[in-house]
Amino acid sequence: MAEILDFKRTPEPLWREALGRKLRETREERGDRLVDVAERAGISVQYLSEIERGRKEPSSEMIAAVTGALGVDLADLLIGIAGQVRHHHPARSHFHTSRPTGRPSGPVLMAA
Amino acid sequence: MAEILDFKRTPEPLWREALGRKLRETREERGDRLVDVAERAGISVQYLSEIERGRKEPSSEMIAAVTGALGVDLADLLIGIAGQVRHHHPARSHFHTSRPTGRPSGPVLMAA
DNA sequence: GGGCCGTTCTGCTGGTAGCAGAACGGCCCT
DNA sequence: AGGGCCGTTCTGCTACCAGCAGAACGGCCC
Repeated sequence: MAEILDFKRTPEPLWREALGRKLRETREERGDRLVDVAERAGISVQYLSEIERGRKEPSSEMIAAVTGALGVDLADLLIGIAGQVRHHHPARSHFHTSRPTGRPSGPVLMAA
Repeated sequence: MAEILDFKRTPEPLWREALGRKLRETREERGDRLVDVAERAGISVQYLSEIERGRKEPSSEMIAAVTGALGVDLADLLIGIAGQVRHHHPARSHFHTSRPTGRPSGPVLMAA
């Protein structure tokens, strides 16, 4: 699926792209080569390359293996990615983009 | 019968599990039903249910569709997930688990 | 009882994750 | 020039799972 879309402009970067960018940044900060991380994570080097460039969609187990090989935990990684995404994303987040098709659907819980 | 292989334990929650938890929380805070979000996102109800329970691995496009239907952006979602993961995670950021196989790998670049 | 609603389970199929193997271009050596 | 390194990108190939339709389940109201 998803091949007939000619110009699917993504309003914000896709998850796999932001993830890959951050993984590469982390690896390069450590001074590691692709083969180093790939071996430690137990995956192939060409596949790690594709992950880092956002071309393939890694499973959760893959993400855990790579982050483990990089010595970071999931929470740190997510915060780092969020920072990158925000920066890419000049739109102010405090305009509630909510209510996409306006369906409050009954009892609107008041969230804290 | 699957008791022998209990050593599969993941030290920290998997990405898909943390993601699903946060998506369900966000939906419930909005007071939406599964069918509401699924229709807006253009996916099946059963599948959204599976995503929220962390049983299936959604693609980046799926994540974008669901977050769009929930009216949140990726950065906010990631930060929320990071908070949940951290909470689950009894502060073991002391010892850097880094250097898993201790391989500075030849010419040690000096990272900035 | 029966009907409605929300969630979860049971298949099924097309797509793709993930690998091996190799070739390629760029870069730094000598 | 040649030869290692390093990252990328081809061509496959197989096993697995995303994603769906259909229905069952359990609750609640009639």
